[in-house]
Amino acid sequence: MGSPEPPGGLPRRKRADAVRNTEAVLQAAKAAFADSGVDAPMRDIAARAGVGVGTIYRNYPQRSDLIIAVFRRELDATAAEADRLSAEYPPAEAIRLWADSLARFVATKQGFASALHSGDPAYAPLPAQFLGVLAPRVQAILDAGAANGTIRPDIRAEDLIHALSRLADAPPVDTRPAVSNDRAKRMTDVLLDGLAVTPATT
Amino acid sequence: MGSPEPPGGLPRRKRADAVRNTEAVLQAAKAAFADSGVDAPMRDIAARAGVGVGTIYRNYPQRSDLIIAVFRRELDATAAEADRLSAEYPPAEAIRLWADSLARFVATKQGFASALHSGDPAYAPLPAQFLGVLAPRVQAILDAGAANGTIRPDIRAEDLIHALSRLADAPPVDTRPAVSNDRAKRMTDVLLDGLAVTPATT
DNA sequence: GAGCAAAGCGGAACAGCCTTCCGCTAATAT
DNA sequence: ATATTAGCGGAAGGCTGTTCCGCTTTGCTC
Repeated sequence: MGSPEPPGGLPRRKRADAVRNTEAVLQAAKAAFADSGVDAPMRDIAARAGVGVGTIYRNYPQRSDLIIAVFRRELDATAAEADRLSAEYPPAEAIRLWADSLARFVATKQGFASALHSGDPAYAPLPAQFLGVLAPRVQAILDAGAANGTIRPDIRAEDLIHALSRLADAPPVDTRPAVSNDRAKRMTDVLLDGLAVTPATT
Repeated sequence: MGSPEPPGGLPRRKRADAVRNTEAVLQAAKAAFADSGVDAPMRDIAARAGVGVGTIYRNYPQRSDLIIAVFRRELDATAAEADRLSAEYPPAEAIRLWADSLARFVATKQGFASALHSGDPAYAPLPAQFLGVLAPRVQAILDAGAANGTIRPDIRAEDLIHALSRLADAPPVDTRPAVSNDRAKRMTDVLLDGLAVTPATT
């Protein structure tokens, strides 16, 4: 959808190799961040993508630009997953399945936490984007469930997303992955059980 | 208190300049971390302390060792403050004053958050130390207040410390310092008000 | 298909950082 | 006063982020 040249006239369309490279860089960055955290050496990312470092820096002048681009891309994927699940499953089930997606996203985002908390103002808009992109989708599912009678109606999407994110984030007590993940999953299940029933307090 | 030579016999006492330097390095590191975050260049820290970088690395072979030492030192100071306040003020007041100390500690620790969340296993034991050092002191104040009738008895020190830390930590929505700090302080006050009364739910 | 303008590429080069290493200084013990 | 050695400082080596520019490849035109 959309013409290659928005308003003007004939500024040549983007070079095919440039498009390929942009994609390859994002893939490589994602993999490198997953392996070595957001501090992964630029040379590594460039090598994985099969390009020179100059190519990365032209598309992402600041290192934070690349990090943000990867973050946004996975965020959008998680949002799309919400739409997909919403279309294929009944609301209560969709929420449950989507909670898994979000947990994976948060887990992947592990390395990003240090960037987010780094105080660099470049990352300031990210938390708002996070909620801005996800909340409408999740709210749609919640509304459908409320109309359906399968989800209690007094929970806002923002609050649910916040809660799920905090639960999925590793609690700072036991760092053995198995234990943490288990606890996170257990607590998420409890929360979702609570979401299915009518408000408990009489 | 304590003899300079624990068991053996006569292994010479520690050189006076070494003692001075160790202290100077800790002070300098604290200042440098406050100014530039935990990634402050080693050379800067060494220059501030008036020593060579080699001196730092002998005492703290890993960078994380130095970071942890500074963290521990401020943690101990915060713990000592709890004891001091506990001795000088009635429990309810002591808790309120100490909450300020903790807030300052958490604010200072701002730069440490990225280290704590970095995934480096060197920092894994810190959260447990955090609670281990503070909880007994705070519990003592809570107990005194409970006996006193000025603090409700159904709150555990660990939970209170956790809550206060989370409240003092900047919420990820509005990054203007004035706003965040205000909200943190307001919510802390509310929490402490709630701590003073008897359990609300009948 | 051939020629041309320029978008885009790659990696050498520069600067800055962490960490190691070792000759030397100066504090302690006698 | 002298001997011993703990402890010091900073140069050197290796790794990283970022810039810059000559060269390649692409897309367009005829």
